[in-house]
Amino acid sequence: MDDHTDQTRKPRADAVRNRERVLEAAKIVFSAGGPEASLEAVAKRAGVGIGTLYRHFPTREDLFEAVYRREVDQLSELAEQLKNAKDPVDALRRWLRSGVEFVATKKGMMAALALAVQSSSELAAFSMDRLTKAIGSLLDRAVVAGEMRGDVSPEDLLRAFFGMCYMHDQPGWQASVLRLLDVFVDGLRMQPKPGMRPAKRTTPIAKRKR
Amino acid sequence: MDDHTDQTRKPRADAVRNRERVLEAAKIVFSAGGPEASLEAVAKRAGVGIGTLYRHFPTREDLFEAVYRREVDQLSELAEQLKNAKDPVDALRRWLRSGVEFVATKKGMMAALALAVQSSSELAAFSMDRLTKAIGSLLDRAVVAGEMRGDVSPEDLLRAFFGMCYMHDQPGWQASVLRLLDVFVDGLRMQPKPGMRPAKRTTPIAKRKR
Amino acid sequence: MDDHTDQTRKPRADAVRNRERVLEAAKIVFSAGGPEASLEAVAKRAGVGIGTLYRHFPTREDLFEAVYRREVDQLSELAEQLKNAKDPVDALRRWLRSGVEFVATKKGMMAALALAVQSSSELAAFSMDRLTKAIGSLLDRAVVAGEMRGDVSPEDLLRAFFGMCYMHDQPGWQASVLRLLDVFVDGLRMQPKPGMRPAKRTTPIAKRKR
Amino acid sequence: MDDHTDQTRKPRADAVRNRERVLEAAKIVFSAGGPEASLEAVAKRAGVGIGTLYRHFPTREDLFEAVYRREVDQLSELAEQLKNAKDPVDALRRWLRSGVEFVATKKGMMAALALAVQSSSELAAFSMDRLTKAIGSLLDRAVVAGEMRGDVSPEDLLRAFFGMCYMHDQPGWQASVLRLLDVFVDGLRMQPKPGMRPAKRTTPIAKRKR
DNA sequence: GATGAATGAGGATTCATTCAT
DNA sequence: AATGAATGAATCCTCATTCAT
Repeated sequence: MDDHTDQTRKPRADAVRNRERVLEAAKIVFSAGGPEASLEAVAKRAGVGIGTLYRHFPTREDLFEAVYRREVDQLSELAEQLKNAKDPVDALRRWLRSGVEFVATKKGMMAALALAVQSSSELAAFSMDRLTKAIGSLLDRAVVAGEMRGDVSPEDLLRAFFGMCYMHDQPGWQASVLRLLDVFVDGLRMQPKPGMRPAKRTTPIAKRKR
Repeated sequence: MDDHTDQTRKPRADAVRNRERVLEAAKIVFSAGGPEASLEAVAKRAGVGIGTLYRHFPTREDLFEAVYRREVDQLSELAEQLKNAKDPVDALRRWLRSGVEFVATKKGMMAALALAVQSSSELAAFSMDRLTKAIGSLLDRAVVAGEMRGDVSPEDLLRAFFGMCYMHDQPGWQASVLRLLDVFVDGLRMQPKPGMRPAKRTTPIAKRKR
Repeated sequence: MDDHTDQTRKPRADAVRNRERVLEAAKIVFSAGGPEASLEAVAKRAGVGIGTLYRHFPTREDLFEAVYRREVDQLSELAEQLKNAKDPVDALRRWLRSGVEFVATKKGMMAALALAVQSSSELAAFSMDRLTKAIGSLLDRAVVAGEMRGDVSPEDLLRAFFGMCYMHDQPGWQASVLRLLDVFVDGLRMQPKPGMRPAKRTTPIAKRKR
Repeated sequence: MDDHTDQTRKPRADAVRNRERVLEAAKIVFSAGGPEASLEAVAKRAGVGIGTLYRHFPTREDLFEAVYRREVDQLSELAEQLKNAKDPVDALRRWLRSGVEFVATKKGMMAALALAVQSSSELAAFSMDRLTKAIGSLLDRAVVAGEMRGDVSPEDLLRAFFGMCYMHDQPGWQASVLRLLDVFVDGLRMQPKPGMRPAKRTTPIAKRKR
């Protein structure tokens, strides 16, 4: 009504900087202290006042989500790069393995991600969507090529992956997870098995949704 | 010392009852609110004073552990009953499936358990030991029978199982986990696969320990 | 009304023993933790139930007083023994020095005593009375013999003594207090001093009370 | 760093006011209830939220120390003013008497101070240092002038003073302490006494330290 | 916009005291 | 008489959140 005729003014330089600082600090603090960590601690580490933190992220969820998205982004981009690999099964395997490494370098962030997935459905929706698309394209290629059973959705796959990584605190978890992923990918490979119902695609690719 | 001939007096009836009540309440409250839930809430639900709760379980960990053990016990006993099944692979599959159901009825308890496993090493040691033995005997039978690859330890298996179940909040998780377990058990089955290193037992059963 | 025709039955043997135990424990616990120490801790150290403690000493004051009296008793008896010494000034000096040693071996009890003196007037009355009489007889002899100024009451003297001992925690307190007592006794000795009002007895011995 | 040129922003007016209020309230509450008094009570009397109290004084010790220092400061300044008096013995006597009045107006604070001196060594160090210097300069002048014995350190003197004041609750304590101080200062005065070792300075002033 | 002070609800924990066994 | 379980009031302390500057 006054002089704010346009919705989005050019944001002040320090505002942008502060936002960035808070995000960076939040990642570290959440990683160390879990998603219940004190927001005051985040502000302190970011070198801004608590009020500033609240201005940028009015709720804890808001902050959490912002941090979360960055992590998800990186995992998604990983998939993009593998999309063009020759062997689709191998591409999938490599994505999963890279994911393990990713988690290994992020440590505590994993718990935060996992909890986030559980709690905020909006947040879960976004991330699941993003990651689902990423992994889905890898998975589909393998299924279409007849190399993998089709009754496992990208969501399933993500769940399995996150789950296995969840125990990342115990010594030797990384080797363990790599072993487990091997087993899992083996299980996914299309093959005749004596005494087992043929792994027919129960949910046709075309019908899968969201 | 004269009149204290026995170390442990017969515990008072109400004490026993209260202890039981608190445990029951704790299971429910922790299931709903996670492991950070208010102890006051536990006491209230148990219908005892907060002081009584503290008398029986001086620290949150003590209470937690007590609740936890019961859950682990039930899972272990499940394995005992399956030990004598004919088909070892099937027995394992059934234990895993029963486990899913078990988790399904416990809801939030899972998160609590998972967190507990991460933090308290003593607790983790106990439960891992207990469950490892339970699942290990099932696993070994299958490996010895030549039906499963031997490079996956009981610990790995537990990790995978817990991990998959960890995402138990999302809609449809149960079906998803059952699918994933199928895939997983398939991956475990001994079979020749084209282009894959034969799944030789890398760690002989006899050598596996702890 | 029934078979309790006499007021004081012979107390049960274990009751006596327990009472004694509690007193002993209380002395230790109060010494260490001050007069606010937990009664439960006292009971535990005494090896009796908290209920037993309460039966013998219904209030904290009751227990405190009982402990306190024993200490006071010992200090009083010390004075008795010095009553017959030749040199009255020396006798007083020796009582004070012995008192220092007494405090030195009791450590934290001193704080308890001091606090007790401040708070409970009944308790203070008893102990002041007892100690006042003890030290008073020593003091009076010196005054009557014309060796000490008469304007300092036994109460004053006690106050000074307790006060000086109060700082018993600091390193070297004992030597310090002995020095101070020397100075004090010197100040008490009757002597002409230039520029000072002659130390006439302001409160005649006969008139002093309580 | 650009806009944070000065380390310490001008403190907010209300913050200063609140801090002051809390200190004032603490002095009163500690005086009445001793050093264990409820912090909540302090906050209530100060008319601020408990959180505010904690912001200014994160621990009970912090608050205690702040209150404590003010008291010590006043006593020290008292000594400063007496430094230039003609008669050094009289100056000392006057400081001690003023000290009594000071304590008289503070009531229970004394107990708090005394307890504080015992416990926190840092606090004790500061106050002892401050007061020792104050009283030491008075004492030294008298010793140098040959009017007082030199074997009593400022620390001793403080101990005696505090100690005597410690019993400040009993009726008539003030008159009593004044009498005792008289006796004490008399004892300190250099004079030949029959049958006593001459009060030679055992620890030369120059050698005394800390 | 940034800051950090103020607030108070919430939850942990301890003990004095009572009472059932 | 002795015991120790039960109780809850009292207090500590931490944050999330709001607001004055």
